[in-house]
Amino acid sequence: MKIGELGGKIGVDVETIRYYEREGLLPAPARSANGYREYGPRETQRLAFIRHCRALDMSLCDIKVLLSFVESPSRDCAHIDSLVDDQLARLRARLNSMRVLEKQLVALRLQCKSAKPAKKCGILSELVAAAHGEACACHGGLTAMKG
Amino acid sequence: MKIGELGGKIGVDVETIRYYEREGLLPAPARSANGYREYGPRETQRLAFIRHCRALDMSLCDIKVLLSFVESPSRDCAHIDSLVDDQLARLRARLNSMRVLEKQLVALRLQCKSAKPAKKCGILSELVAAAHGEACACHGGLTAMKG
DNA sequence: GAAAACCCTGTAGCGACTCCAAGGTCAACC
DNA sequence: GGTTGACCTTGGAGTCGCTACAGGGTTTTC
Repeated sequence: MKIGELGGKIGVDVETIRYYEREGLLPAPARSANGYREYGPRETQRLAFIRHCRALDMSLCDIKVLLSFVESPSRDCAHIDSLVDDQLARLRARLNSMRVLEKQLVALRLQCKSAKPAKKCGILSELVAAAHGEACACHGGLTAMKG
Repeated sequence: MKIGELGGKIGVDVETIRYYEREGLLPAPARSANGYREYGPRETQRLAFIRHCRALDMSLCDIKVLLSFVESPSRDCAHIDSLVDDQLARLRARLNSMRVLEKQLVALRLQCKSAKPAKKCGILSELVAAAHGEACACHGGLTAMKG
């Protein structure tokens, strides 16, 4: 199988496959006489594994660790568990801060309802006021006071 | 005010301040006789504005646009509104995909409860099975079947 | 036999920093 | 007056996970 066929099969750009090889996630494959990369089912499976992990937003570094466990299945898996735990913790932390951010942006957005000159734009004045150190709709205080 | 003092005041790394200058978000400041950058209240305020926008996760590119509106306050602010709208839309899209991801990771995590050899680790076997194209706990099907 | 589609290597770009090297300047202390 | 240490300067490289070339070779298709 040539690289394009592999890419089509798994749904990965050929550039990405070559990138994974450079980064050591995929071993250097056999080459046919013309120098083209040749892939078999083993590589296909490994690439699918990588993509599945990426779909779970794991870092290439973490995926390397997981691949090393696939290769030595007798090692204790506690590290795998904590790797998933860590990722879940990171994800949840980001989720929380993004939820806060959403509220802040909504509050900011409510400051301007129609097109007007920028000097009268509630959004812009909010942002400028915040830069002056005042309380702002997005980062606290002002909505309550205004309400 | 020297760069370190400005950084301490606003809570920004000096490298970041110099980076903003290179990127054109902060104008090149005056220099004292020894070549050190000299900052006054105007620059302080502008930096605070930038950081407030960054705290709302706006891109430097969007912040540049906002700064241009601060400088010409008679321009129509519709662009500002749509900029905030777009950002809110992007944020919400990311939030949704992260919520899905969280569920997937939780499902995956439940596959392994205790340390054991990697070949018996439910997480790893899930990931490998998914690479084989089977249904997986994280990406659908398996939990229902296993339940 | 010519064009299109594929393959190769190597390098540069993205965004928003962050870190480092190699050097200049300044205030304080012995 | 010398030295330490904290600050400042410039320039360049590294982060992450790709993505997009440029400039060439090969294979397939019409």
